[in-house]
Amino acid sequence: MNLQDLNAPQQAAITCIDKPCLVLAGAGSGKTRVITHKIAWLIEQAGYSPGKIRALTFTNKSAREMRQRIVALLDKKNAKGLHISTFHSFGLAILQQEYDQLGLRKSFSIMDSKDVESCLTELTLRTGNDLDFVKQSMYQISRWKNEFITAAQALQSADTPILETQAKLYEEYQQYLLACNSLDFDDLIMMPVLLFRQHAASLLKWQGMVHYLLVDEYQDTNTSQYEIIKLVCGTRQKFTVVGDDDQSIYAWRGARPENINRLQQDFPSLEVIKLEQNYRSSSRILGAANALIANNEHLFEKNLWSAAGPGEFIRVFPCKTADEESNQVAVDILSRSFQSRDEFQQFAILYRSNFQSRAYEKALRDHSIPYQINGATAFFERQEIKDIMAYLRLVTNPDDDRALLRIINTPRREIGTATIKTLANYAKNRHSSLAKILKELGLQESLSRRAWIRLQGFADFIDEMRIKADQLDALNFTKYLILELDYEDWLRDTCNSQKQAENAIENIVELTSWIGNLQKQQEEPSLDKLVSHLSLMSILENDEDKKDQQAVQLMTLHAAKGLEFPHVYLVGFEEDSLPHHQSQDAAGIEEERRLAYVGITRAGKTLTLSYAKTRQRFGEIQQCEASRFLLELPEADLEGAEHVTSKLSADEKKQKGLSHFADLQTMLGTRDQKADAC
DNA sequence: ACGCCGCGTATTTTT
DNA sequence: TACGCGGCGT
Repeated sequence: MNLQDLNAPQQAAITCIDKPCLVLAGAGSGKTRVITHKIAWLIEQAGYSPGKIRALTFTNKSAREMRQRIVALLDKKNAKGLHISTFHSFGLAILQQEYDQLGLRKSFSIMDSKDVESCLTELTLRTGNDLDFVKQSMYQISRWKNEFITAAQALQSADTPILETQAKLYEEYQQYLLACNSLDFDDLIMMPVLLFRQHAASLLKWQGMVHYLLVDEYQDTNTSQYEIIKLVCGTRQKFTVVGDDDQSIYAWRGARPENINRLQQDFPSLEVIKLEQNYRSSSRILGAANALIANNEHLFEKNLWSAAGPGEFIRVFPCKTADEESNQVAVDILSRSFQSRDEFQQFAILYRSNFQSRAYEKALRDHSIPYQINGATAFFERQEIKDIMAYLRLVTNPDDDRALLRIINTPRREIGTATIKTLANYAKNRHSSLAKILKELGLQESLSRRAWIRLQGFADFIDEMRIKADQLDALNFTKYLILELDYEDWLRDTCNSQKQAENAIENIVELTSWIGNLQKQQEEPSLDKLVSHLSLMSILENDEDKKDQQAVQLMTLHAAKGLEFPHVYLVGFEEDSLPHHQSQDAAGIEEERRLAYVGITRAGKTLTLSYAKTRQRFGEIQQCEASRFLLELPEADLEGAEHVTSKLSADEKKQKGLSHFADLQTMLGTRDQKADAC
């Protein structure tokens, strides 16, 4: 490995290993390169054993990509034992070893957001449950967990009646989770912190296992994640974090970009290195991005520059209707791909929210352009996948009531709501989970003969599956389970169309093949560990078959972070979409601006912004206007937006750009300050 | 216990 | 527009 093809700050970041290191990496400045080379450097030059290095990312995709790039740099055997995982998998790995310290039992389940929602709905059932309140509470509880605030602390600091109710719900919810031997996603981060604070021996053990820590997308860490980093690094202080506050787009889920500043306070010897040369975009695109983001407050001043030429103009497609917009984009992709002879996968269509993909799917299909959607209906939200996962969860974790309730009557066993209610009441009186009391005589007494017999059928089935699960490996067990359930036939019977049934069966096959893959990869492939691991994966995004195809990439702006494409179409560049109508306060607008910044900086050669003046929403036609962010881009670099920008004088433009802000005064204030600083 | 029909609400962004 | 849930009828 040599460092010659890296620039000076990149080299400095890689070779800085004696001090804690913060790398402020602007968009396209080669941050993944720095991390991968640094890992190689640690192993080959600094003598670190790969097994003692831990790199943390936020998504499975970036973890996988990082691994691939490191393997390409190193000898295969040198990369063996290297730990590259998401924060959540790291938390899971810790908890799978230390669960008993936290009152959990082996084979705990991981609940997804849907499970959490149904849990909370159930817990608030008595108090006249209002769906909106449940959603709010779910969000609030998640926030507390991200901020490392326990239920007791939440209750103590609650200063409104609503917060108090929510804090009580939080407490009830935690008890319920414990009873079900389950954790939610946020627990996977929070519980390890709790553990490390309470059990010094566990902390020492994990500090001994992680001698060097690297964190990607550091600006996205929340308080709990920051605590994990701080605790694991302990006194050794051997770590590198890489981030960019201008690309912080996860404040809504608790990300604290201020963690960048906190690092300097908590680790005074911190070495701060800035990467400011962009290798991705034409200078016109980069200039537009810089102009846009200059409207935000910054934690650190950066001066991102590109040595590339100006390149093409940034094009704007103003369209009359949404149909026209998607059509024009499709036609343009077609003609560009012919002209430039760039492959379809070099084109990306980026949008604010998932539902916007539909119009583009249709338009691309109409023009026979292959496409791939990243993050379509999540694999694990599909009914058939949830069903099988629920069986696997219940087999490995008898306390998992959510799983039992899901599959007790799927496929049909003629066990109805009345029976289930009796069962739930009985379990409640016995202080037990549902599955454990299925065979108790006391329960028999309160049920009809028919209901009891059906229930026993279910109980016997689960018992039998538990025995089989011990005898077979995970893959063969899953196959056996699906066969015994007659699940495929059931899908054919219950699906509305044959097409749907086939699709569902395909998904089931996909799931089993993933269990097979995972089984081969894992060192200790027990069923319960595979099931937990699987819950954290998003299978569609790892689909290899589709990767090879020459396909236009469709994804949300959030999903696009960390990626780059020669040709980017940023569509739906409209008020209420970007910025989203639910992010209208000052902080919200800044985050939306960063989102636009992320979108723009994905582009290498060409960037196209499009918007529609009318759009159907919920069946009704609505008027739309171009995004305020369009007015923040340098007019000289735009093409096609004349009727938006040139009709207005400079003053009017400024007015128009600002009129959206709720608090004009504040905004003008910050602008003036900025002008003074320059 | 189950299926059908009709009404009402949904659209941020993710592990 | 589309899907999900609740109510009602069998």
